[in-house]
Amino acid sequence: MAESGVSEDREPEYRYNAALAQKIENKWQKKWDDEGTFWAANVKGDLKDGKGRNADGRAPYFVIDMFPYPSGKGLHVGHPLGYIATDVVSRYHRMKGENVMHALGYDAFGLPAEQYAVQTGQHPRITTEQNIANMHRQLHRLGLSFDDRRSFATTDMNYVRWTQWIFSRIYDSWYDPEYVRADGGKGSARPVSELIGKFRSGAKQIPGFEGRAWDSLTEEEQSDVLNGFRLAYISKSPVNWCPGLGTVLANEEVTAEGRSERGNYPVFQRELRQWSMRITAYGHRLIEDLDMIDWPEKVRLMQRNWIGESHGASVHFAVPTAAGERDMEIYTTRPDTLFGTTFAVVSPEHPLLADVPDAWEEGIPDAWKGGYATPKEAVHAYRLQAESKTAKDRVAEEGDKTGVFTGLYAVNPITGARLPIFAADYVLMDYGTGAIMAVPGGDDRDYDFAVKFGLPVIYTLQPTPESGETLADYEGKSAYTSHEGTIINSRVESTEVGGDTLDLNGLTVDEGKDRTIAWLESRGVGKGTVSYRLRDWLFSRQRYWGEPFPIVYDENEVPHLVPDSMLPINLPDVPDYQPRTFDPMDAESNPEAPLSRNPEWVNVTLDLGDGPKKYHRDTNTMPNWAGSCWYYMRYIDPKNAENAVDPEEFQYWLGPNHNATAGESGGVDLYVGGVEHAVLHLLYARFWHKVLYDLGFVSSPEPFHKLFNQGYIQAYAYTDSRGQYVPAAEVEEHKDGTFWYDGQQVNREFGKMGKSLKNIITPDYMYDTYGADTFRVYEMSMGPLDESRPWNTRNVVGAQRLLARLWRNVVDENTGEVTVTDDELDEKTAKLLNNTIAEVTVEMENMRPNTTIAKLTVLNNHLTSLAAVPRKAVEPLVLMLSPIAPHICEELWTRLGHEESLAHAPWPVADQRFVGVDTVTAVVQVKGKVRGKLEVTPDISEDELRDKALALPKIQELLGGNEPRKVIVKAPKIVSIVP
RNA sequence: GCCCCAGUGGCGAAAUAGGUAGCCGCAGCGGACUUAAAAUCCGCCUCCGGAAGGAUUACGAGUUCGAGUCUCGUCUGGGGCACCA
Repeated sequence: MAESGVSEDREPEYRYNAALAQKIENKWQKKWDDEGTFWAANVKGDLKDGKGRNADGRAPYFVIDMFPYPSGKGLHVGHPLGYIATDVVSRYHRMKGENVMHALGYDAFGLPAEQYAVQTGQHPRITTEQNIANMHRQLHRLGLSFDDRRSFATTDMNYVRWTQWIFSRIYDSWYDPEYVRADGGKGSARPVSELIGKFRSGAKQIPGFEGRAWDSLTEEEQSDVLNGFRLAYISKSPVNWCPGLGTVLANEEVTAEGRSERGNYPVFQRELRQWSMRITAYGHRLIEDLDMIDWPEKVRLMQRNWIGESHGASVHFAVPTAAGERDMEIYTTRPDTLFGTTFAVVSPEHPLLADVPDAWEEGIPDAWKGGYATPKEAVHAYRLQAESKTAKDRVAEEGDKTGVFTGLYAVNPITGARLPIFAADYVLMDYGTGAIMAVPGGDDRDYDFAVKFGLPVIYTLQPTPESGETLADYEGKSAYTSHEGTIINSRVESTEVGGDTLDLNGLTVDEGKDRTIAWLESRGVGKGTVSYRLRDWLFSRQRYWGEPFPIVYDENEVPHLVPDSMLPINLPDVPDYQPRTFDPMDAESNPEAPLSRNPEWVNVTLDLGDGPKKYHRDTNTMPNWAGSCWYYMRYIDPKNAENAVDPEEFQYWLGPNHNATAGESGGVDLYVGGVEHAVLHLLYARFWHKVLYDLGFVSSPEPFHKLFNQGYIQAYAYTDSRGQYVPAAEVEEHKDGTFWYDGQQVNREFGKMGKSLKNIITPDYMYDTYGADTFRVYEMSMGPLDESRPWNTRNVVGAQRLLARLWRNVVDENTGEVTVTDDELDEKTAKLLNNTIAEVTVEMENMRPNTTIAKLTVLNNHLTSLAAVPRKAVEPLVLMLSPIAPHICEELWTRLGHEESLAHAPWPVADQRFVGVDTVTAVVQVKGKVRGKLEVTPDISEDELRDKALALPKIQELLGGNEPRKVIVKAPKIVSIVP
C-alpha cells in the first residue's frame, strides 16, 4: 500500500484498494455520526430534530431488521445480509425524501448470555454489555445508516420497566368475545375491572359460583375466578418440562421429536403451576388479519397451520355411572358421521376416569382389559404408563394404538346406541375436549384402534360413482377418509329417542354436517364450535437472566399486581444465577427458579394501597420472547419515561395508512428477518400488539405490515478422508474440479458457516481485505435477497473491480485529480443512462439489489469505454449506487464538487426523451424456431412487419413458394409463421 | 403420511400478463500494455459439430403459432406440520 512501501512496484497513491477504501469509510462513518446524517425526525419532543429535516410534510418510512441477540461469538459474513438489505432500502427511501426510521436494538436477555456468564464467571449484564459493544463495533464498520440515538437493549432497566408494564396490562385484562371494537370487529381485550362490574351487576354469571353475589366471595375465590379470565394467568396444567435445561418451555420451543429446540434435551409433559398467556382467545383474529398484511404466503400459511382453526361440533354424550349420570362432551369436525361412531375414546387424563366402575362386566373381551382385574386398575396403570412416556416416545409409537377399556359406556345422543369408552393416549387432553367419538369407518386412527380391539366398523359415506371406487374397496381394509361421496346408513326414526327424525342419507358431507348441527342444537345436545390447534402460550421460565414478573403473593398465595409506580422490578444479585438443571431423563425433577435464592429480594413489605403488608415475589422470569414482542415501537422514543410509546408518535410512524403503502393494518413498513421466526416471535408479537390495540395503547391492528424473509449465506466446508473438517480457506481447487488440502484430496460439503466447520469468514476480514463497500456490493450482488446462496470469497473481486472502475472513471489514480468532463452526453450514453435510471428505480422499489448492480455495472462499463467520462452521466450513477456502496459514493460526490452529503440528495429521475429504444430486433419464427431477425423501429405496424418478415429470403426458402397457413404478428417483437 | 417451495452454462445467476434463454459477475481461453509479473484495457466463452446445422432451462407427456414461464405425471433437493378428532 502507498504509505508503507518504498519499492518501485508500489501502487498509485490514489488507487481504490483496501487501504484507500478503509480510509474513505472511516472518514465518512465519523462524519455521518458527527453530523447526525441519519437522524429520523419525530413529530415532537427530544427526537424532533432531524438535522434540518423535520417530520412535517414528509412521509414516514419505518424499516427494521429482526434485532440481534448479541452473542459472545462475534459475527460471520452471513449475519449482516439482512442489515445490508434494510440499509440499502433505507438509503433509497431517504433519497426519495422520506423520513426514514432505521434503528437497531439488542435482544439481550436469554440463555446464551447466562451460559456464557456462567463460563466466564461474570454477571450476565457485564458480558451482555461487552457483547453488545463488540457487535456494535462490527456493524458500525459496515456503514449502516442507523439513528443511533434510538438504540437500546431489552435488558435496559428503562425498557424492562415497560415490558413489565405491558405484562401488567395483559394480566389486568380479559377477553370479552361480545365487545364490539371501534373498528367494527367483535371481541376485544378489556380491563378486568369491567369483568368485575359484570359480575357485580349480575350481567355475567360467576363460573363455579353461579347465583352468588360477587362481593360475597372471599378474596381467594375472587382471585381464582378472575384467573380463569385473565389474558395472563397462572394455572396448573400439563406443560413441557425440560430437566436438562431446568426450565419449562412453550410448545413453539419444542421440536417435532419432543425435544428442546435449544440443546436438544428430552421434554416431558408435567402438571406444573405456571404462567400462560391466553393467545388462544386471539386465534381467529390472528388468522383473519393475515389477509391485511403483506407477508410471504409461506409464512402466512405456517401461521394458519400453527393456529389450526377447525370448524366442527361439540356433542354431549350421556355416561351412566355408579355415582349417577355424567356428561361427556366430545369435539368432532365431522358431525355428519355420528351414525358411524361405534365407540368413544378419552385421553388418559380425562376427568371422567374418576368414575370408572369397580368391576368388569360379564363378557368383556380380555384384550380390552389390558390384563388387569378391574377397570380402575387398568385405567390407573395405563395412565401411569402414558405419563412416563416422553413426547418423543409418543411420536415414535404413532400408528401403534394402545388403550384400555374403562368399563364405561356412552349413549349416542342421536341413535341411543351404547358405545364402550376406551382410554387411549392417541387422544390428547389439551385438544378439543379430550374425548372423541370414534368413527372407524371414516378415520384411519379409529380404524386401527377398532381392528386392534375388535370393534365394529360402520361406513356412513359412499364414494361417488365418478370416482370409480366402491365401499367394497375399503371394507375390511381401511377407513374411507375422503370427504367426497354420498351419506348412507344415517337415518333415525323419531320414535327411537323422541323428537324429529334425522335423515342424512343421500346428502353430501357439508349438507350432513349442517343438518346434524341444526338437529343437535335444536335438542340442546350439541352445537357448532370452532377448535384450535394453538395452545395458550406458556410464559414463565426458571431462569435468572430475564424480566421478573411484576407480581407478588400475599400470605394466602393470592397474586397481586405490583403498581406501575413501583416498576421496574430489578433483578436481584443472587449468590448463584446458574439454572438448576437435572439429569435430562429425570422427569420427576422439579423446576427451581434462580431468583428464589435471594430471600431478601423475594420477601418484601409493600404498601399496595391498603397499608404495608408482607408479600413474596414471583420468582419466575419471562421468556426471551417478551422483549422482542414490542421493541419495534420503542425505537420511536426509547427513553420515554411517560409511556411505552407515545400515541401521537405511534400514529405518525406506525398508524394505519401512515404512508401510501401502509394500509389499514399500519405497522412497520418493512421488516426483514429469517423465516425461522414464522410461528414464534411473529405470532407472539402480533398477539401482544393486538392486546395493546384493543386496550387503546396503539392505533394499528398489526405490528408489521410488510415482512421479507432474507435467505441465508451458506458456505462450503471440506472434510478429509477421516471425515475431519479442514480449514476451508486453505483448500485449493484443481482444474479438474477436485479439492485439495495439504497434499490430500478433500470432500466438499455445503451448508452453514460455523466454527466447527472451519469455514468462517468474518466481516472484519472483509473490511481489512476489501473494505466495507466491496463487502456490501458483493453480498447484494450474489443473488435474490430471499434465496440462500453460497459464499465464495474468490468472487468478491468482481465487486471490488466494479468500485475500482467507478473510482477511476472519476479520479486519476496517480494524481487524485477529478477527470470528468462537463460536456453534453452523446446520444448513446444519454439513452443508456436514462434507461438505466428507469430500470434501476423499478429494481430498487422491488428490493432487487442484485439486478440493480448488474444494470449499474453495464452503465459503468460503458463510461469506462469513453474517452472522457461525462459528469452528467457519472453523477447519477454515483447517486444510484450510493445506497449499496455509500462510502465510496459519498467520497466521489464530494470530489465532484458537492458540499452536502448525498444521503438526502434526490434520487435521479429519468429524462423521458431518452427512455426507450430506436430500433428493436424483431424475431421471425417458423414453427416456433427462430429463422430470421429484423431491425425495426418500435412503432412499426403489424402489416409492415409481416410483409418484411415474409420477404426475407430465408423465410421464402422455408416456405418453398407456398402461402403460409397462418402468420401471427406481435409488433414490434415477433412474427410467427405456420407454413 | 399431509401441506408448501425450488431444480437454467464449469460456478453465482438474469429473463415469467407465454414471445430472441443465459444480462452482470467469477473461473477459463486469446490479445494489447510490461524486461517480467501484478494491475488495467480489448475480445472469446451453454453443449455437439470443421462448417452448415442441430440440441438445450431435472425427466416424461400435454395445451399453444410459440413454454424456463401454463396443466398433468415422475424424480431430486429444501422447508413446515405430524395420533389435532
